[in-house]
Amino acid sequence: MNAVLNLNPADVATRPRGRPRKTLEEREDGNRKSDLIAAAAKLFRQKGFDATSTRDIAAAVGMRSGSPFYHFKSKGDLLYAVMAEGMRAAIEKQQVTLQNTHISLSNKEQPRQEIRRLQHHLLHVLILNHFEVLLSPESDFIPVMLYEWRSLTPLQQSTMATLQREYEAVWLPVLEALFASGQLKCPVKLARLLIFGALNWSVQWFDASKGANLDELTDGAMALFIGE
Amino acid sequence: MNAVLNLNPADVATRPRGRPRKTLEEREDGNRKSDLIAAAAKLFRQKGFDATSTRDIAAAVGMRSGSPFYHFKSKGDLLYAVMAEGMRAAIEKQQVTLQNTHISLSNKEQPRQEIRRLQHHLLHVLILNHFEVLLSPESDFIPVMLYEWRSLTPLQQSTMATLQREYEAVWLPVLEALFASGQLKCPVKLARLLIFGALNWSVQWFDASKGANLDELTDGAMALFIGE
DNA sequence: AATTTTACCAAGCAACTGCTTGCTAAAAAT
DNA sequence: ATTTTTAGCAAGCAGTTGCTTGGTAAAATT
Repeated sequence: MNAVLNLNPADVATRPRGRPRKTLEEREDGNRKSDLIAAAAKLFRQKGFDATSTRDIAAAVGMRSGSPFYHFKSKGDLLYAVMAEGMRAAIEKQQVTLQNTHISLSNKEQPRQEIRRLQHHLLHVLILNHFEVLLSPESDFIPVMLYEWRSLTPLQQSTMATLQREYEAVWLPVLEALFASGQLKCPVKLARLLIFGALNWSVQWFDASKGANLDELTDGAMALFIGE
Repeated sequence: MNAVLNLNPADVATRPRGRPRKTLEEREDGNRKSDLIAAAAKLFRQKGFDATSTRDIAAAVGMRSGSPFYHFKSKGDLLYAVMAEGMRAAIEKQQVTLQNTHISLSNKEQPRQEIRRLQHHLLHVLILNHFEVLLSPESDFIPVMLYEWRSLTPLQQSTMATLQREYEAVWLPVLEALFASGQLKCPVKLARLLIFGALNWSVQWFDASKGANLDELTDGAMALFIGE
């Protein structure tokens, strides 16, 4: 089909028309794609996936309505990109945190009895890190993932489930050790679900602007789950 | 304005047109309104508020697209009705459960030392009841309330917040007593948030069809929060 | 210098959205 | 027997949606 049929003669005569095009420098080189992901994450979290239009997202990064589709083939793919990026960053952050922890602990040859304390400390580290992933003000990625699941295709869902299992894999041995040593009284499988529920729910009530303290939060959670 | 202008002559000539109207008996008297609420709750939970069209809801109860607006003045009001009905039922159920519990306990004059056990038992009862509210297969009302908050107007939100406080009011003295007696190690304000998070999150993973047992769930939660 | 690629824009289409209007058959009230 | 009320239906309007298409200036490549 011929697109010229869709243009009225006035428009054709006035070419070049519209706003001035930005140079590549103004477009801050190649990370327009991540700009879109960040803007989408923010809007998806604020208003939900379905209530956010692709026009909203385009406007947020200074594009016209059709342009995001140059970078992502559909709105759903953009949602998936938001979640995948969120999980990627979360897993990476957790690994870094955990590596630092292991180093600082293996330095001072723990005596056998101190293993209880070590597991306790490990859970503390994991929980604090998880709160940071959930509640640090710059990241809307994970909350979007937690609450917009159903808008993914089944295939995307199972990919995300794999990433989630990877993230949670680190927790299981810690919980098992705590259960074995009697510090954790709830069976591990159920404990995992309840604990993640308690932590994840914090995105509903936590108010970052009220300057609350993630360390206090973590201490409270530890006290609740394994009684200090 | 004259509506006849909108009808083409053929339609006018063929009147009465369309499907046969149902008699009132077929329409099962006056609870079409609750039919709409129930259907909306189911769809809102399945697909989310924004992804559910008023046409979907109408079709689910065998109406035409405009007819729900006879019963509710807007889609948002229907959402509010779903949530308000959910909270109403939840509060009522909690009161009934609690009344039965108090009666069965006051029968056998508890000695002073047994107050610990009483508080323990009360929390158990509250948690089990809350799981029933959340997970019983017929009720999609509460999950909708938990996840579709932001689609309410600010005024509707504050009304719902009042109802939620009413529901949670019963929990606070129990938690305070458990904290005072050292069974609960986490400060009450934070404990409330974390505990409700753990419980509410269950709507994400609980599979009613897999015949899981709410009593086991409750025992696990008790073990996690106050260590058996 | 000529070509190709990148990163958009302008315009618009078809489908769908919440909601309104004018009307009507059956039931209830008078 | 007449009027009023109830519970819808049929049609459609105005706005929004995701997405596509044809084109193009600037940058990169050849």
